[in-house]
Amino acid sequence: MNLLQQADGKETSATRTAYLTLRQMILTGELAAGEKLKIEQLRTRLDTGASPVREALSLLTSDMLVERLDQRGFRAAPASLSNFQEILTLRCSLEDMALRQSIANSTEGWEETLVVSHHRMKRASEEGSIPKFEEAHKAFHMALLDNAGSPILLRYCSQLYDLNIRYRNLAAAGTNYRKRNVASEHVEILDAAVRGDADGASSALMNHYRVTGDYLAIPLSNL
Amino acid sequence: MNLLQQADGKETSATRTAYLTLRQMILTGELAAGEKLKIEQLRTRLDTGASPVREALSLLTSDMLVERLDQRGFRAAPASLSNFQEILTLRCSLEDMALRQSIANSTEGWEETLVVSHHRMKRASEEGSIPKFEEAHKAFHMALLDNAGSPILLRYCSQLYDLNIRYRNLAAAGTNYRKRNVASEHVEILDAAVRGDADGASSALMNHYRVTGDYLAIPLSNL
DNA sequence: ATGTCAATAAATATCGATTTTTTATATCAG
DNA sequence: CTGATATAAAAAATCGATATTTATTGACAT
Repeated sequence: MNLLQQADGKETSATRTAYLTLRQMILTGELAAGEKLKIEQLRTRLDTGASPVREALSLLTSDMLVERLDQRGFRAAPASLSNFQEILTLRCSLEDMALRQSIANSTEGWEETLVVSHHRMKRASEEGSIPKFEEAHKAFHMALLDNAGSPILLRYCSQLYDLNIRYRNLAAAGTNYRKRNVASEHVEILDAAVRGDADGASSALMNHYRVTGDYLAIPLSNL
Repeated sequence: MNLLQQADGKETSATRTAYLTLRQMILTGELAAGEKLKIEQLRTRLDTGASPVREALSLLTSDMLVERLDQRGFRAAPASLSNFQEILTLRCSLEDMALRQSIANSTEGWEETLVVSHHRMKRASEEGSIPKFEEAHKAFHMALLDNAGSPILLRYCSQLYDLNIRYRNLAAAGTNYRKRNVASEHVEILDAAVRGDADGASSALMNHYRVTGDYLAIPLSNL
């Protein structure tokens, strides 16, 4: 009945907004690793109530981005070189597993999905929009794994992907990381996957991560 | 000022209590799979406020025991045969990985920890206290994996362990599950691990799960 | 100086009430 | 009857205030 309500444009809850914002702030390092997250402080910073903030922080616990200390609030997950290395190693193991399963279940439909998500990523890259590219990049990687038909495994891979991105952001702050031609690595993975070559796809993917890991290990060594 | 408060003996927050209680209720099936979890209802049932309940539910999301539907509350995670099978498969893969790594890192201290936790489990079994045994059983399994030095992997294994227990409870309700002599299987795993025999330990562990899985697959087939 | 302990300040956890959203119910036109 | 739409009931989300707990400070005795 109220015609004006059209104008609001918000379709989401305060908690969800807080969740997404805080998540981004942690992933980008705007909230430093290990930093204490005080409710009141965040409440004013996000211009919202204490309840949504609390709930958002509780939710972020699932993603291993926030830790909850029983009677003394929350803090951003700490960062360490060993944690980073664990993430890298686990990612390789789990993604190898998922990728091979995906390829084993390969269908025409999946191949097409892959090609499309790769195309979108390439386009986003050409457009030059970093956030668009980041989103498409994750979508491409998840599409590679999605066909394994294992939602929990996919969830774990997604978590580890995000944790890894966080370290890239914490370490990078402008490394020549992007110089390297990741594009050709992606093509290699895509081609092998579409070809149904599990070993080739996996080793290309592992290489992709190993190289990235090496790039980051140096700037992270002071953690 | 109220001297009676001495009598409570509780040292923990309302949220933590709610978390533990709800967790148990879901694991045991007292809260059915897929069931809608209404705040008000749980609030009275647990005799606590709405805030702790909400926060506990948010926290349970991490364990994949509760799902959050954006503007329409929470529900207990649904159960399905395919979900159960995924858990079983993943558990095998991840625990195999962790166990081998644990053995690779083997030290005298770890071996002793293993022997002790196995002993505690055996004792609890003899005492006949089911909850004690369950706790010790999980502790033993986690001790096997702990030496891998990979906290995230351990976390995943712990999660999957609990999810598996849940299915056992959902399905069992008095199967002859316990009839089988799991004790000898445990000894086999322990001996191989202490011996440093990775293949032997892993195959004993995998067998342990496979057999358990078979026991459960039948009663679960109606999900 | 050093460590303990009380007093104070800060922050978290929790409650009770209000607002918003969703779900169920009933009404009416086609 | 059917299906759309308004109405009422229920539930979730959120707010503001209070109670608890933890962290900080400073006095005091060793």
